[in-house]
Amino acid sequence: MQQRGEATIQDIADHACVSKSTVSRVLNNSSSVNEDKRTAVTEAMKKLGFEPNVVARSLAGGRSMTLGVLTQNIGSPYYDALSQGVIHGLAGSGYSPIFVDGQWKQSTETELIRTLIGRRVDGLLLIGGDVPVEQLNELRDRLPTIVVARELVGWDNQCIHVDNVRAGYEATNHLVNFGHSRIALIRGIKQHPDAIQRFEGYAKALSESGIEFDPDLIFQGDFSAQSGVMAVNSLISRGVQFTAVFAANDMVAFGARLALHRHGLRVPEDVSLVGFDDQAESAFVTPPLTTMRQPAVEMGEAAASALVKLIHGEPYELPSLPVELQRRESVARLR
Amino acid sequence: MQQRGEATIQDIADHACVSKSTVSRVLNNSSSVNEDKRTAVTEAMKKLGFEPNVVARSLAGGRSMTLGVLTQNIGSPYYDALSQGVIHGLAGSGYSPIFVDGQWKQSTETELIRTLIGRRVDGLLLIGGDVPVEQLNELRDRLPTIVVARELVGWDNQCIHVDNVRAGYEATNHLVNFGHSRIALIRGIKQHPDAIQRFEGYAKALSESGIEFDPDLIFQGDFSAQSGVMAVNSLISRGVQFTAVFAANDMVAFGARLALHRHGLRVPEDVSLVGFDDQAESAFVTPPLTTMRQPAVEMGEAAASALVKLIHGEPYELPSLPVELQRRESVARLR
DNA sequence: ATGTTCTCTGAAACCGGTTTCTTTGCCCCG
DNA sequence: CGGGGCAAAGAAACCGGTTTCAGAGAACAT
Repeated sequence: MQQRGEATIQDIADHACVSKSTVSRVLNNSSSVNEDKRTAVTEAMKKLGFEPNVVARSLAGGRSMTLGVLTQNIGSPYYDALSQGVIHGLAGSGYSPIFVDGQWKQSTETELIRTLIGRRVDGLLLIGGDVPVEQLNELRDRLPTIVVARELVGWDNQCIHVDNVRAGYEATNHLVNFGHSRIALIRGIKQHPDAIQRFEGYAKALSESGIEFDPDLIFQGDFSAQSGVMAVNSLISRGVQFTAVFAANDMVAFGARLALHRHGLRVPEDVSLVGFDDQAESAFVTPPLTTMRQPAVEMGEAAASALVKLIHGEPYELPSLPVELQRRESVARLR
Repeated sequence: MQQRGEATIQDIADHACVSKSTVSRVLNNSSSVNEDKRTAVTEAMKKLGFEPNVVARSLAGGRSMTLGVLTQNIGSPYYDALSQGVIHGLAGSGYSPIFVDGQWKQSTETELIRTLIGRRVDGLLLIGGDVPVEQLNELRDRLPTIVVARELVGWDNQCIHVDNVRAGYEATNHLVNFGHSRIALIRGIKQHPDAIQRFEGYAKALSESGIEFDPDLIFQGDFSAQSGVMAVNSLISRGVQFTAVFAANDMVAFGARLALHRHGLRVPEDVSLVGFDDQAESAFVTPPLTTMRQPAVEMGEAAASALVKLIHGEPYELPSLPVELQRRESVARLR
């Protein structure tokens, strides 16, 4: 532990009888230094418990060793998993992330990006969000930027996301393969691209199977558990027939499952249920939830380490991560 | 959006035909400046899209407007809720948190604290953790520090935590009041103070009610859902009789509930279950989980805003937040 | 009219590093 | 033995702000 009034590079220099420059050189291994001076400096550093001042370093060196991470909803399982991935992907890299919460409000996001720039972050990781592409295009020219969980045309190599229409398609197909045709869909936030794409996948699967699309089966939710219960309540009170539910995410599925339970409907015997995300709890609810597993942690990790490489000008590759059906026990074959 | 090669204070000065000093003065409102110069500067700033360089500011001003937050397990509902609170508590304060993940490893924690100091954070928020008090005492003299979710003697005003023995006591009592006497306890990580204290509360409640303590009912878990299922499996395979389970946290409770289900035991008809934390999912599982609600978000918020005040030398008060029994449907009266 | 105080402002030092520029001293080669 | 080349290290400039210090006027008191 160090105190305020830390040792500075000058103190080390004095102690080791060399100049600041030399200390800086051994610190960064930037050019050759005689062995004896090097050890003298190293010893002095050890002795004084020297910890370089990152702030000064940032100012002088032009890099802050700080990355801005704009996320959308800290506290929700999905974004938290992504953030966790980012932190792990950054561990040991020397970079520290600064998280800010955009809350899907474009004006907030823009403002936060500005303050991140004011902090002279060396790179930007944008998770989801609503910032218009043109703005991002500008941004990208100035600052290494990687966008996560959002599809952006022309950003192929700086954008990592998942195929949501395909995922929606597969989830729906799974249900169809089990004999279901009356599949209720609880949508996520209306304008949310993920929600829209999953819906597309749903519609596509239905039409490919020759099942007629029925708007009565669609409920507009908001990714919350509460919207899951409302959806089921609405479905039932409206007398809509359904044998399966495809929920916008696992939280919604939990809500739906509870509402079903309240109405005396069993999962999966009476109604099958599939979620989206595969959050940690989903494997342990009763019955364990069949869901589309999103590799959120992996995505965060991949994005973070890619960003570091992008900053360093090293080549990198963004893996294309699959959304995979995680079969558990909330789906049953329709009798 | 700004570009690299941002406008600097000097650019503004040139533009407004004043000196750097004056610009700095209007920026900080630090001393009186003539109205005309002030507007000239303001206009120049607007025109050039000036965003002060926080890094330079930090170096010169000695404050980095950055707070170090040492948490223990990013990705777990409890710590995430605390972090969320911290972020909200800091919103608009001008301070940005830097989160690091100590993972309950003391050596890691110490190292991370060092790097935070290297970043010249203006204050430290330690959430849980294992760093020995003596080290913290030293730390506190150098840096405004607040400890969250950990009880520390002599830290009364810089330490916000919850009464875990009382919470354990109340949870157990709730079960006892419902007629239970064979109450299994699934403990958290062995050395974890929270786990120890909750256990104390459990033991106290039992002894006060004249119920004999039975070590067979205790299972050593680790706060994971998996440990919940292992606990129940172990209990049942060992033929231990029990009518209620008190789980270390909600995740553990979910695991336990699943295992119970696998064994054909109903909750709450056959076995009552109480959890701890009240994470978001708990209200929506079936049956909704009775649990001890920890005000994690509130704690994070309170700690964050207290830290800011502490840094500014303003008076503040750390609220004492209660852990409250959240009655739902996983507990039934023993017939 | 002169001295004093106060307000406003610019110059310059400073924060703690990095980096460029120079200088010094050594080695090698013709 | 003298000159070219190179490695090592110090001096100084710089990053973009804040803050101290000092000076210029203006207002005020005597």
